[in-house]
Amino acid sequence: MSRAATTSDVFNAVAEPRRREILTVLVGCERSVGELVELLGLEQPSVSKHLRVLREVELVAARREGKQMFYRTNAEAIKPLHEWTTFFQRYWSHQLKRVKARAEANED
Amino acid sequence: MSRAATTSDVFNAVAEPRRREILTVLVGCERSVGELVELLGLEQPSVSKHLRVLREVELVAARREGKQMFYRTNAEAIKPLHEWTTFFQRYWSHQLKRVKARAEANED
DNA sequence: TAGACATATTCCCATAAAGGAATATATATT
DNA sequence: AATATATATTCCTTTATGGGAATATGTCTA
Repeated sequence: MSRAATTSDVFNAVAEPRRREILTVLVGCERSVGELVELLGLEQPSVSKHLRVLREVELVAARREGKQMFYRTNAEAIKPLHEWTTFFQRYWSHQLKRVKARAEANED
Repeated sequence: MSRAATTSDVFNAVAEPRRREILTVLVGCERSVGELVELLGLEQPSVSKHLRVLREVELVAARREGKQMFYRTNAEAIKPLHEWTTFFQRYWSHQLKRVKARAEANED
């Protein structure tokens, strides 16, 4: 089997650096595809393809205005990712003591 | 060109569900490869390969004890992911008003 | 209706992926 | 040294990927 499809879940969609860049640009700020092409310095088809992936997992939403399509980041969709990482939060840095205690508790 | 290698950055390494599962199991709780094989119901080579990927991006650390290798999650390495998602936090749900204001401010 | 413009899709290519099977390596035990 | 045990690696196959080039679709304007 090959890698899971980028369109199958948010983790996969976000694994691609360009797409992360797009999400960063589009958060709280709608942009047309053309604007993105300029901002990112990518080919237009490339941008459209990334947007498609992002749209399929609902990381962005689109709106048509005449000939143009305006995209914006749907921050909500990033929440699952955030929550997943938050689970690990208590295990890093400024809580070394707790981490240790927990680790020892788990090692039966 | 294809996607960036899973071994090149944390986002990619974490895109694979089994690897996320491994990280969850190994946080605050050291386990041998054999234990992981049992817990996850995967083939041993498969587990070893996933662990290799995780080790290359330092998401896990390893320790040898006799014939066995014990792995544990290095939560620190998840921080970048957490920070990236945190950037979007202010844009979701319970702060709709702020989001709107921000969006309007950005649309010159 | 025929462009012109903005965006989306398709086709092709080289590369990377994950699982399975087989095999290699490392360590302990006899 | 020979064997058993635990883990790692390699080879193979199928599938997904992302970029580039070309083309298709959709929408506006003359």
